[in-house]
Amino acid sequence: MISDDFDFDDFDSDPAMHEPVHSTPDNAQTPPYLDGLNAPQCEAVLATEGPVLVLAGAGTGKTRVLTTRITHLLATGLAFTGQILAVTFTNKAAREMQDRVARLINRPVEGMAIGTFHSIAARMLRSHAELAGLESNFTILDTDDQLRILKQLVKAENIDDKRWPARQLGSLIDRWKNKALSPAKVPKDEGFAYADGKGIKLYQQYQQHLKNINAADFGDLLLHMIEIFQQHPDVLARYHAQYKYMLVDEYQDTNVAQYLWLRLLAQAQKNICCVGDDDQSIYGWRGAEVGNILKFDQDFPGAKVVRLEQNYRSTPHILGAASGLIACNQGRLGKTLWTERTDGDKVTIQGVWDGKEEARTIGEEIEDLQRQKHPLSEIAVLVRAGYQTREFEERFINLSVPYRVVGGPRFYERKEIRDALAYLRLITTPMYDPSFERIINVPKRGIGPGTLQKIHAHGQKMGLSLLAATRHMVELDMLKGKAKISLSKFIDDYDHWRSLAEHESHTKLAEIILEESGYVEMWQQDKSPDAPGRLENLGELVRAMGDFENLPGFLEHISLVMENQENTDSEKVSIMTLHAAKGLEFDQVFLPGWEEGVFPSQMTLDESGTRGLEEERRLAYVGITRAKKKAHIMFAANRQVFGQWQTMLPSRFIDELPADHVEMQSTTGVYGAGGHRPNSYYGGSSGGYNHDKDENSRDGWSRHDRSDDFATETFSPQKYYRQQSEQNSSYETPGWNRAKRRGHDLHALKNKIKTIEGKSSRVAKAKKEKIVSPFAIGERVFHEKFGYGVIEDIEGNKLDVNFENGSSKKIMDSFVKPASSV
DNA sequence: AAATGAGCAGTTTTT
DNA sequence: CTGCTCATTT
Repeated sequence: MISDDFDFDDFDSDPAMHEPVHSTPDNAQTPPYLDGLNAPQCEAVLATEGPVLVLAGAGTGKTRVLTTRITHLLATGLAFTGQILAVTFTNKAAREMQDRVARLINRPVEGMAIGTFHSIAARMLRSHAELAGLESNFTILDTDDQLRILKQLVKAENIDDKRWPARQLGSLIDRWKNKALSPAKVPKDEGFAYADGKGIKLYQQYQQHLKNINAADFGDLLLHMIEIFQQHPDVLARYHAQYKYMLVDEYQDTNVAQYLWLRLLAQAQKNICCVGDDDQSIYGWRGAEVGNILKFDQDFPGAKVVRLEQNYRSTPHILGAASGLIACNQGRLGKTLWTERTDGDKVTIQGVWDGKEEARTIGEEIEDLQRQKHPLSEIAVLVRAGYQTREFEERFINLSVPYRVVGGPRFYERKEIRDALAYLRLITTPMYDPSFERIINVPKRGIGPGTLQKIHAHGQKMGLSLLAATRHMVELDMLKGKAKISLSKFIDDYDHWRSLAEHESHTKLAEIILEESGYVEMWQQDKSPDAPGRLENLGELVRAMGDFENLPGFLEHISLVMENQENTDSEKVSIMTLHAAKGLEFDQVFLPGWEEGVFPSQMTLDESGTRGLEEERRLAYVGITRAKKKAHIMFAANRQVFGQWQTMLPSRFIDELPADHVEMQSTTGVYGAGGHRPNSYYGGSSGGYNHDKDENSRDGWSRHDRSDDFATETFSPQKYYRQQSEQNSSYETPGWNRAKRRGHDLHALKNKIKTIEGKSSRVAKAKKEKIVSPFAIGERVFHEKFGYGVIEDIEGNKLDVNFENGSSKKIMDSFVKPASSV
């Protein structure tokens, strides 16, 4: 990392250029990397010295500012690659930053600390592990193993784990770690939040246990480093000397521990540039402190604040709708997004009868877009919660609209991968008890809770790990029956694998272990539809291992960095949660489920009150601002939630959208009528929200309300239903009141749906009649979601399949393949 | 120790 | 309606 490591060819390397750069960006000698940046962006790039907060609204080019800033630091010689520390939250963001800097400087980025909080902290901790009572090859614990340990500790303390679930203790400890509270620092009274005051003691035991097995959980990576920095100024000083410039992405999502870690690192040079948007802080429930960004200038005195407000992503209506909505939040730093664009449609709001119709409507609109040759990769359906993806998946399968659900379980979180990794980890780290516990009876070896308890007890007594205790017990012949035989075989196998590890490659070793342990066979015997997929994943795991030098290297990667290899290349509609959508953008964004209780989520409201509501509103803001061309908001009058029909009220967020920027789309067939619900499900709940009352008291809209001007008339869902009911008096009973006595109107509803479906399937049939299916009646087929089944009937390219899981379904033939080919 | 059945709770989750 | 835990059976 010497200065000529950097390619200056693209820039005027004359030192004289530095001055003009700082004073007049528009000067003729402006370096090329500043081309196309607007004034505030330039300002953010050029303000290299001292603390800087860049308030970057959605779509205002914050990544561009970050990457250009790095380029600028390098180009001007203010820093070498090794002197820059750039922190992100996700590996994806880190990778993107790295790639874009590489493109700007025309060469690969080497030796720069670009990474997530956790990966950078982990690297630091490995260099100073002994100061935290660990060895440098410590294992990074994941939530699963964490829970396993906690359960054990809770049991050892004779705590009723029904009344006090280990899970709860886990989240309590997480919360403490997020606030950088080591056991000694936890306020005494907070310990009573678990098992009448045993919380702190268990936290202490947990930390001790982690040291014993040479492990650290995610929270520890930062917590240990903070303590090391505080207790060993010499260590901190070394980092001060190394990192002259720091950059932080998504600052609004930092928790207290991350904030302290950053502040410790930045306190000498003070050249820290944080980029974020308080309006997009949506991880409060995970410990993120919006306060960090709100009080930045107090924490970093003399901080320069730059606002990026010119939006390059969305149309004026989308921005107008989003801005109006977010303006309802208190305590914002405040930004006014604007755009040079003048084109675009209003944000549409559409009320539908129920979730089925919602999915159907979105499906139809997507088919329309598809016919207009609109790329499917530019379409997204964004939902509040994971379970909402199902209705869309089912609909899209039927329409044969290709889709992808983004953000499901991550690769390394899958059961089969975790199991395989546990076997491997036990080879590299024999004392790692969580892995032992995980796999000792997978596949079944006849080791039940009873035997495991004995092993635990013996290990406790002798101060041995579970594996060592087992070995000891086998050697001393302390076991009997099935347990004796299978445990002694397990130890023999284990020793065999350990010896293989000496000379075999790690991939070969993995194959042998998975085979000889009977693990692969276990899934081969399994006849559930996802078993073949799991075997595939195991193959993929072994393949991925090949990219690494050795087993420890691979295991480090997997616990910190490994993620789903998404095939973004394929033309598919994306379905994902609003959280997962942050940072992404699409031409067309569908936002279903805007109903009280769903969005904003009732649980958040009950748990976090106004603070929770504001975070939900930010989530809505994030959702709308994902759209480049068009945002479609939808709400249903009725929804089946946990198998029960529930009557729904449109989300208050719909009321909060400025009327100038939204358009109410009327549905074919009008459902519902202007019902006020004196005892609504949500209105009556504790800490709940009374929609009707608020409707009267809130003035959120009045700034738009001009009743003499129809064009700017406020949209009100209540009003909408009232109007609709006047036009359609045949729908005598308000939809929701009737549905409340659930079940009875289901008939009508089903008929209604049938008619619509009948209509659309006739259309579909007419279109597709000529297509001859490659399948035959009676043929056995395989479907990714439903498993194996036999074809009962064929209609064009639609198959009636009777699946072996008991269900019969109409399926497009493109979604199944012959069972013989699986 | 495994295989069944009743009972119950159920947002978001970058590391 | 699910999917998980717990208690009961074999």
